[in-house]
Amino acid sequence: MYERKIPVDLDCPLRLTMSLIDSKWKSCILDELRRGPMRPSELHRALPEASPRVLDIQLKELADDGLVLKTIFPELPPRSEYAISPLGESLIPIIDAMLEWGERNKRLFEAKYKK
Amino acid sequence: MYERKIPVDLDCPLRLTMSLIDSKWKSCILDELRRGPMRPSELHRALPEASPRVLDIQLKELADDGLVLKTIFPELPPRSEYAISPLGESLIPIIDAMLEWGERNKRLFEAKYKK
DNA sequence: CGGCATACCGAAGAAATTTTCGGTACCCGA
DNA sequence: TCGGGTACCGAAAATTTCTTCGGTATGCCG
Repeated sequence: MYERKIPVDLDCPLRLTMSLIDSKWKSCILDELRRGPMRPSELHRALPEASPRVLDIQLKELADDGLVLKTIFPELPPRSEYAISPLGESLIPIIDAMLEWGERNKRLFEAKYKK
Repeated sequence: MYERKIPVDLDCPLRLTMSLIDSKWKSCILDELRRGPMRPSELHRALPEASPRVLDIQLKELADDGLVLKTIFPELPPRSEYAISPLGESLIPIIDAMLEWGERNKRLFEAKYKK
């Protein structure tokens, strides 16, 4: 079982929030799930640059942190689904603000990091 | 000279924004500088948990990315000052949203990650 | 002079994160 | 039976980030 190495920073509200979403793909996972529940395999297809393993791990952490809800259907072959929770929903304005900021300013960084 | 290993992700506006602030202390640095320009030594005292070296490096990256402005005073002993730039200012609403979210929800995680 | 301060940088190692590869178990279709 | 799919996990390797330590240079104060 994987253990979260750096637990959330409870003393600083900013770092607490960051620690929940600052790994490589968590914000993207939340951005995908906002449009509706998804199965792990759908998520892997939606974010093909991420290794499936890290999506598994980060989905589990998101679920442990209560930002995402996991439903297991007792079927064969196995099926499960991840949906954004109300707590996760409350992060959407932050995700949106970052999306808008990136959209507004990407030209600046295209010039800087071109190629 | 240190090179940024993972350049910003230009294709995804969300990851572009994240890549500018998701290192361990960058959001905290911006949160400090919003209240006015600071000298490196002041920042080290304001964020004593961060190693001075990583503050140096992240300040430099923030400056390279245009989020922070550096002023060197041609004095001896040397003096320099870092101030948030207009582009950095435009990230403040995101920082604020994360601060508020963390403040609102920290009780949830105090219970979960207590001790 | 010795100790402390300023600012900054390089390099080595530690630590954390992510990737890659392998495995479990089951089902379906060719 | 073989190849593909589902979901999930462990372990090792690779990568990235952070820390620690040392160094440059200068000046002030006792």
